Amino acid sequence: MKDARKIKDLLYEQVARIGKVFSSPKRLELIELLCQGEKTVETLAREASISVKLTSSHLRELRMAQLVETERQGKNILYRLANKSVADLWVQVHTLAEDRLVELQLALQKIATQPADLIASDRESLMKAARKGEVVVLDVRPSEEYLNAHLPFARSIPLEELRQRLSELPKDRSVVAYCRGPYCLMAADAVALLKDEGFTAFHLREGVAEWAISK
Amino acid sequence: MKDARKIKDLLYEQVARIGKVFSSPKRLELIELLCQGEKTVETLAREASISVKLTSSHLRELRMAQLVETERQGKNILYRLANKSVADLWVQVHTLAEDRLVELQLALQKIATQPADLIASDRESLMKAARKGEVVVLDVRPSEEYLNAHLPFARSIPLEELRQRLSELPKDRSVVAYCRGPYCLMAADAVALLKDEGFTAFHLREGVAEWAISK
DNA sequence: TAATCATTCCAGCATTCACTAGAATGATAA
DNA sequence: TTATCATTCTAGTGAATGCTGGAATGATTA
Repeated sequence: MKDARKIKDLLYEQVARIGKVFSSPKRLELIELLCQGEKTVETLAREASISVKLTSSHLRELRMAQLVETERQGKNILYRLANKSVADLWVQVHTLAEDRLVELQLALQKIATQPADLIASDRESLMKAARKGEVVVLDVRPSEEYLNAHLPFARSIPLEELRQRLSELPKDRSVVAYCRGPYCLMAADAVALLKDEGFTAFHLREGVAEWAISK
Repeated sequence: MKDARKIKDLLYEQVARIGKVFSSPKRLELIELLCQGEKTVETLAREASISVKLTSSHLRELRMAQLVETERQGKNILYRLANKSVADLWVQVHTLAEDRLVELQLALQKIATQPADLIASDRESLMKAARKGEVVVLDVRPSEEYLNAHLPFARSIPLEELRQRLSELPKDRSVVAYCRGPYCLMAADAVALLKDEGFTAFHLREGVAEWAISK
């Protein structure tokens, strides 16, 4: 009967390999970035604000847990999530964290300059309004990420170009901005800028990965 | 703009607290046990084959991540999952692990004595057959766990009592046994015993937590 | 060929982790 | 009071982890 113990230990140990990947803040950040589409090591390093070497070693962990795939493209190596369920798991983990951890809730409140900027994400009605053109859904991520996937009816204006392209947006309707997800600051910045310029703007906390989760 | 980095780091750090809980094999085992219902520290220690003190310290981690709740009941302290989504997360993590990790797939094959014993879990048709009484769904977990929650139409005969209570089961119909989940060995043992005794028996890999996930 | 992108190996450092053991503490029930 | 259940503190061990730096290696492109 000692055998049973050994087998069980082996099984849980394997599952823990997946848990370990999700136990490091930097790896979580890399996962969220990869949720936006495939990226090179350099890009990931820059966007996560860490060295290429450290990025490489975190990506190694992800590879060893079979959560990412790689593809060489010329001089670069592209990383992408191995599976949609990896993105789903990321969303489920951070959602549970937001549900349980008061510290996280408090930290999140610091992002939205004004809580009133946040839009209560009633998907049905938001999409209905977007379809009718009553609101403009604005994707402020880099355009490659928009091209990889975006919310229905969304228009792309990367945050960096927003100030120059304000004329593309209407002042008589609401603008709902979103970015990579609740931990990305781009949408909040966009909303602040838009409101400064006299637009009616709201902040949608969810990104593409969160939106894709079937509820 | 350094502020943005600090806030981001803080956010991912909080989410990583949840990931850390899922990064230890023993804690995963405790979570699975708690998926079966509330239990005392002693029970958990016994069923996970670890010391009470070590169990206590793992439970402390779970408490600090707000994933469990406690309640004093006389001399004992009962632990239970704080939320259904904790059980859901456990299921999703081990499902992803089974999907991605070949080593885990191989280890799982050792459990079912014969792969043919495994029942392809087409829920619809299994439940239809169970409703009609064409098959007997058998819960071989301890009876407290059955009382806490069980599959529809399931009958309870704890593995320990199975040998003495064989006469309660029909020989002209199939018996489908299940236990705590894919990492629990009780259902496999039950099926082996039943087949030895001339019953037609199958092994359902899923437990209550897996069954409860909406697909 | 040289330059770029990425990984790997080495070493080192500080920190954390899982686990064990002994002893003390607290809360409860009989 | 005594016994039981559970946690906590201290202390220790061995292992792993996150990160940094330097140097070498490979694959690719120009």
